[in-house]
Amino acid sequence: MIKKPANKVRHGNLKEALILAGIQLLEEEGLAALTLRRCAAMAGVSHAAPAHHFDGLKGLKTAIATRGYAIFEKSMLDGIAAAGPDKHAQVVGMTLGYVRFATEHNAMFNLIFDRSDNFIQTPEWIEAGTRARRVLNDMSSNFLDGQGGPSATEVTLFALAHGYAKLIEIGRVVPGSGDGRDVKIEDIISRIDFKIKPD
Amino acid sequence: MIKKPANKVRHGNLKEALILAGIQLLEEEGLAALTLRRCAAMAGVSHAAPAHHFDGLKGLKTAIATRGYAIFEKSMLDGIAAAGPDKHAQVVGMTLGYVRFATEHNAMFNLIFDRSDNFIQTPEWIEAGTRARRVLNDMSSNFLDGQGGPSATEVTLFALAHGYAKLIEIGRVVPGSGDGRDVKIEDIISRIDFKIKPD
DNA sequence: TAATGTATCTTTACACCGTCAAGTAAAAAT
DNA sequence: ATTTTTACTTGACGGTGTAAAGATACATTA
Repeated sequence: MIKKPANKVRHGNLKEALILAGIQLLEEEGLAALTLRRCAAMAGVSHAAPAHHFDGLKGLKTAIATRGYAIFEKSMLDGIAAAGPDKHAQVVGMTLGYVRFATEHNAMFNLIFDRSDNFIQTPEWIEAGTRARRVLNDMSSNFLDGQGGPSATEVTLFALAHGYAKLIEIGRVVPGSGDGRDVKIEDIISRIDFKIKPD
Repeated sequence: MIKKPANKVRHGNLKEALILAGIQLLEEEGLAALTLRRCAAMAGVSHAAPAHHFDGLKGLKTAIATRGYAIFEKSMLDGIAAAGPDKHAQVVGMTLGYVRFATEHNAMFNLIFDRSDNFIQTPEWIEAGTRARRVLNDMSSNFLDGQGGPSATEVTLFALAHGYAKLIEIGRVVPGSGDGRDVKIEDIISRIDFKIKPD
């Protein structure tokens, strides 16, 4: 977190400091702790300072969610990379990345998927979301369309990964528990008949 | 909504009135509008009155979520009933009920699936959640276990329905749009090979 | 019936929250 | 050197949940 140098009126990089403070609050105390005033305090400025850099709380949340999408995208890409060349393994790897993001950054996960009225549709926010979704889309394009067309393939993957992650969050699935709640995403994905496209 | 008779100190049924007010707020203005003070105002009592019937906002939310689970359960059961005797049709019907609940009662849907720290684990709350989940479990038991065992069948269904509902919420899926976002849940479910158990 | 006790609700107060308006001071532009 | 603009501070307002203390109606009991 970038704190304002003491006794200096000008911060230097307050916008970035507020975003980093917000991310830290998310990670350490959860979504409810993400407030304008606390971000300002962490950056060492007054409670009204953020207004000069963001369009209210909505604006700050938008900027933070934009960063969140990048983390989300990277998590999926890492999952794919770790899976090796096999396409089926890559699907599983991507969903593992999806789930890892949702569990290791659960507040961020809930932030970016909360569509009450939280975000300003800035170009950066739209771009970041599109890039993350493109990972899912690119992965889907490796497989033959099933019923419902190509879009249905992506939606199936998206829904499964998202739902599975949510089931972990609510405790319906507990990886490593060894009991009936220990359902692996590999076993879920394997129930979908992904047919690799011929070159 | 049950309002307090004017000039009477005793309300009569404040607890129920507060729950109904909360549900109305959810339906009409969304999750963020669900506050203790607004529920109290709608019931015609002072802002501190709810404290004598619920353990804070968390207690009120718990009571409301308990009602929500009943609506959720009924929505799935209605979907099954509308599908007729065929088991495969019933699976689709149940997911349609799941999705209908998530869309027609979106704020309630997000309330009951928000596990930040919102609920007190009262016996009623646990019971209502268990009953709703039993619908999913009973449906799954009609089919042969696939990879991952019987629990994986339920998790697959649960995750698909939940994820699909969320994709509608974020606009990735738009039923009836006629474009690439118009993905039907039937086409998603049909990608899972549900094998009906022999009698 | 009368006294006591308890449950229900009101009032007040406090610490947070987001937001707005006005003021200040440093930096940049002229 | 003067003006303007930018970046902040201070203070205020209405909203939130919650806690404490007071008032009143109802229930219990003597």
